[in-house]
Amino acid sequence: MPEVVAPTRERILDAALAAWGTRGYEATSLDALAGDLGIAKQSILYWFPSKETLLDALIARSTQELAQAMQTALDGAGDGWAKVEAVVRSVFRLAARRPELLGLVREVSRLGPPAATRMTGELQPLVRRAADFLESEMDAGHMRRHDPSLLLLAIYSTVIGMITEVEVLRALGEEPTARSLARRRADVLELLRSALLTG
Amino acid sequence: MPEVVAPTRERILDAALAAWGTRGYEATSLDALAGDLGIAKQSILYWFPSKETLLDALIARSTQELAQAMQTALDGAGDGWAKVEAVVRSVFRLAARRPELLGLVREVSRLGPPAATRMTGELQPLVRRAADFLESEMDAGHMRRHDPSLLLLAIYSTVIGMITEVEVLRALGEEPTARSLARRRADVLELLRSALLTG
DNA sequence: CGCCCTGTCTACCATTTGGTAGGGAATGGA
DNA sequence: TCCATTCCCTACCAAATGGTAGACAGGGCG
Repeated sequence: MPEVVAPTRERILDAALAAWGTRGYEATSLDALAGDLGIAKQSILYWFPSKETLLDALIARSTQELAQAMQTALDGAGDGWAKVEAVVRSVFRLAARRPELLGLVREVSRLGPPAATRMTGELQPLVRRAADFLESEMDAGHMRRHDPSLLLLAIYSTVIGMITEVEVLRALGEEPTARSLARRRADVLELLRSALLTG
Repeated sequence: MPEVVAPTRERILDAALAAWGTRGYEATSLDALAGDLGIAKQSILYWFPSKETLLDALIARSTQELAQAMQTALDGAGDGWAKVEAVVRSVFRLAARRPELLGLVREVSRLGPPAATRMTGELQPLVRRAADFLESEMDAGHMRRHDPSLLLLAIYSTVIGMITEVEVLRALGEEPTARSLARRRADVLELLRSALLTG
């Protein structure tokens, strides 16, 4: 079994994800990134001509990873509430495996255009599909009627918040551990369940 | 009636709120702030010895404004669900009047310590009170049982998200207008209602 | 060997950043 | 009138930032 070392390009993306997903984009310089990696800044600029290019590439890779996880969950067995639960669970699983990824989503949405536009653009099909699904469930009378878009925004906000709002969590006396993440997931699911399901 | 011009110090705080609440803290330099105000950067540094000092002062002022609005709502008439609704409405009212204020809250919580600690610290009593209230409602059987802290985090995330997630909103085909804000408020309330209330 | 291509580095650079030093106009009180 | 205080300014500065230019090492290949 060959000892495979992650190639430089991937390592740079990993470091950028870790740094930007937590400290933030503007707050982390290319020099700092290079320092983390133990390479020269120029090596970063060799693979990615500019900081923004690196961000673009990172968004592309991360979005794909996120989309794939949700897609798999959406495709999988189950319908109605089971499907919602599967998707939420897949996001939390991703958050457990790669905590910075959801942080990056939050960060990019904050950065605004053009970065945010790129991200939302790539997730558009998925969003569309989710909205259609919710609407059909409402039509079938399985879920309470809501504006599908606003409902999606609410779900998105809650899930992202429960995962990434570290400081607020701390202010509430809850340490953001792996164990706590599981509790938060359970709580989100319970909340969504009572909010969405009829009867 | 005397023509009262806002004193420089307040104008600086206003400009900082507008800029940092939307573009972000690191993304907005003191020079940019001074440019917006049509004054020299040194005038800013005269009133606030450093950028961080300005942030502190802004957090103090904004937190107070937010706390006061919520406090009034909490003190006001009503109990049970009416109280929750009153608080949420007060936050949305604030968001309508000063859109950047909630943006700043989001931004500060992202910045992490020490700024975030300062903000959460000042809101601590309010949070405590809200948690106690929720718990007593649960004890009385008026609301579904949840971990009060996690429930608060969920409510916080949803409300902040519905107000400040401009880019996600756009991705969902919803333009962030005043009219839309009212719809979002109605939706949040409806969601919370079905999520929280028993029976 | 000699050549080229890939990948990393050192050496710079222009601009921007937060911040210092200090000048000068206005005001008001002695 | 003189002085002190308040407030805003121009003139700088050291450090950090994103980015350019180009040298150099190594390997594959004719």
